[in-house]
Amino acid sequence: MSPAKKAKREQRRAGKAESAARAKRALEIVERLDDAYPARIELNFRNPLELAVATILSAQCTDKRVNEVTAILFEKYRTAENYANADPEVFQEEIRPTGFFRNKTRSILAFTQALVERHDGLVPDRMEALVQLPGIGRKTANVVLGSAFGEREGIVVDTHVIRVSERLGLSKESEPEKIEQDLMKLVPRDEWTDFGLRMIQHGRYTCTARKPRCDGCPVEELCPSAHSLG
DNA sequence: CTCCCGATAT
DNA sequence: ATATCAGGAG
Repeated sequence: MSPAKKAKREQRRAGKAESAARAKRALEIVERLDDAYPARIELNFRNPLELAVATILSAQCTDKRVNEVTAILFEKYRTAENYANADPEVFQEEIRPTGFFRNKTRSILAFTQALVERHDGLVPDRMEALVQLPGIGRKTANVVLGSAFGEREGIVVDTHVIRVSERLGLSKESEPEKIEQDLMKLVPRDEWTDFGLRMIQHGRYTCTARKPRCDGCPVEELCPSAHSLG
């Protein structure tokens, strides 16, 4: 066998070992997050429609504030028809504290109008249908699928998951879709939904954006960034 | 890539 | 002062 071919084979072997080590480390991270955080959504909701609306409202806003707004909102708007027929001027004021209120009003009214027109007022339980709806991107679709329907079509990749995945070295990608693909390869499908929820908990309370609390972090030993961060 | 919104933590 | 907060559309 030629030296060149031999070197190539050795390189492949090393590559396999490396990816196996990466997979093992990922599973260890999954396990530790499982012990450290509840797989819990902090947005309040009682059905898929409420979760979809709450998730749209949650963009660039704390869930605490979203919950304050939806506590009142969900009593008035109980069906997709209720939202679809709402006066935009009035609705805008009702959700104003969540910020981006003009865009969110447009999104929610267009979303619910599309629900009435295309889906008999019901939130669809398939990714393909959800992302066709105005105001619903893949992130919101994954939230609704995973936590309202118990589906396992993907992993929620929001601002927290992007940051934590990068810091933990679980993905070197910058686009959310590609990060999601990397995570789906590393995490068992049964864990997809809960893993996303725990990554968000971790990002909110420990691996925070500004000043991460590496002391007491459940995955500190497994984190390549632990030293360079606070 | 920018824009949308304003409160809050650092 | 300014980066950030469960994003999506143009």
